[in-house]
Amino acid sequence: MGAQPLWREIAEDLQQQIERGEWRPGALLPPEVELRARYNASRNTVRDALKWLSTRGLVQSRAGRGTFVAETVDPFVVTMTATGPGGGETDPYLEDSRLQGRDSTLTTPRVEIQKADADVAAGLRIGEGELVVLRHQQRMVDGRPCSLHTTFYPHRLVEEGAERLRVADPIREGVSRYLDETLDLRETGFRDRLIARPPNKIESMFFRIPDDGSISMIGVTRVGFDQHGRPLRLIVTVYAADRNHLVYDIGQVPPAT
Amino acid sequence: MGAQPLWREIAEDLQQQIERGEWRPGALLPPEVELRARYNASRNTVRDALKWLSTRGLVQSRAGRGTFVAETVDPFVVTMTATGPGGGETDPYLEDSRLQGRDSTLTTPRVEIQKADADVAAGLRIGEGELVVLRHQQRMVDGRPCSLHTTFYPHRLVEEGAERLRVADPIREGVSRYLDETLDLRETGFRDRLIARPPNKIESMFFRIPDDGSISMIGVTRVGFDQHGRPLRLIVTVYAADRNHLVYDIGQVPPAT
DNA sequence: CCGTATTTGTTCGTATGTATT
DNA sequence: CAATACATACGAACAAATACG
Repeated sequence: MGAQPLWREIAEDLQQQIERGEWRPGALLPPEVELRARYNASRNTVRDALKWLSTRGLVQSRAGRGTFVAETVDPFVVTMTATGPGGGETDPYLEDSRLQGRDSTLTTPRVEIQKADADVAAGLRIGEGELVVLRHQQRMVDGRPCSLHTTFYPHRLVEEGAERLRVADPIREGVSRYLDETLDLRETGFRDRLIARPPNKIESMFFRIPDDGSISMIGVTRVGFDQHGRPLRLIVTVYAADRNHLVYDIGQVPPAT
Repeated sequence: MGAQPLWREIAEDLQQQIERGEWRPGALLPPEVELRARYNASRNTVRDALKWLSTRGLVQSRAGRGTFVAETVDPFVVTMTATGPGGGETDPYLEDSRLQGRDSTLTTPRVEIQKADADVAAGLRIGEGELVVLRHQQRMVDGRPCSLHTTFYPHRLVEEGAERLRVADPIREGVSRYLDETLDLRETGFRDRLIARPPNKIESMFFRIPDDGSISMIGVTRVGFDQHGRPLRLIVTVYAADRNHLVYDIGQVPPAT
């Protein structure tokens, strides 16, 4: 076997001990000097091992305190195909959170008007540089930041009468209903495109996760289409992968147990 | 300003240069000794910077060769809601690959019979330890390993007549059609549950990605239900996040441009 | 095929800084 | 203030992989 570097041996030994539950999540690992003695390696080699565990999300080190076994978060299950009355800003995940006994809150939207960049323009099928209304929101579950939402509406919707879109007040009855009542536009379908990638600096700060890429982001780009097959809005959502599971129910699906 | 470690300064400087395109993807970065001179830092500090870039997937180092700017892979777009004739092993993504001008192949299934562990039993709503038929398959796109599939069928389906499930031959007409014709069971809905996580050792080897967690896996657990609302099969798929985008079309969605 | 130069990988040592208790 | 523990940064030596003549 062997031929494996010492730091890797140490890392995998520690990994097995963690996975066997010899240390509970949140427990303090022995300090580096003690591991150095235990494995008969230099402190740098022990640190290489701990770093590897850290980038895989198994441990977390804090200066002056020690190295801890990572806490396992009970993931929040987000039903992406929820058909609530709103589907908008009155919290489409309220049902999810109620079922899971969680406390989910959406912040009041922060609203901007910008020119569409290439990606937004392509999604909404408008010209690059045309105006769009952005509505930013943040979701907290049990006090923990869980996801970041940005919805882009073509500014033409405002011009045609949906004035409240550019006001930084929650549209309590749901944006879908508001657009239906105001402009007779209904979101009759949507296309979600999912990717996973490392967090950027802003996301690391918002989600309070280490910026070593140990926890990745799930990015969902949703284009909603109206009854005429025209893009109605573009929702860009970023989920922290350690605390969210995404669920799609397609066709006839019995309720979850 | 400062208050930022030297290795991080170096890393972000290199990151900006990469993102500004001063090195093309695949290009060779200057060797560590040269960066050491350029930034007036020790080789270990330069290596810390390169390691940070590496775990974020921006560069890749190879012993004896050098450090390269990561190649950007043109992602394969997988339509998760495809309603092909098979929906099974005749390649549900054939349409996707044809549209994208890609060459997609599925390996011949490797078949096993096992006892259901807790997760599989819960998904299929059978007792833990009951027999299940596993069918493993691998997907390659343009010669690159793209996803790993394992489908679990309750062994009762075999006992009731679907004998071909336990034979390691592709079911060319599609498992869905086979089960319909044999047992009058149709998959009328499914529930997908998505997570993102670091690769394990096996996945690192199969997908040929570094095992530092720089590229994460997207795991999809699909439970398919028959017309009676009973779980028909459990499909566990692992996608390498750097080369796959997942798409869900819900409701009325115009064709992609 | 062999030997050499180049480049990254591993491992050690040491010193000092910073955060926490 | 002192003790503890991790973070940063330097230097050095050798191993392993690769490329090239």
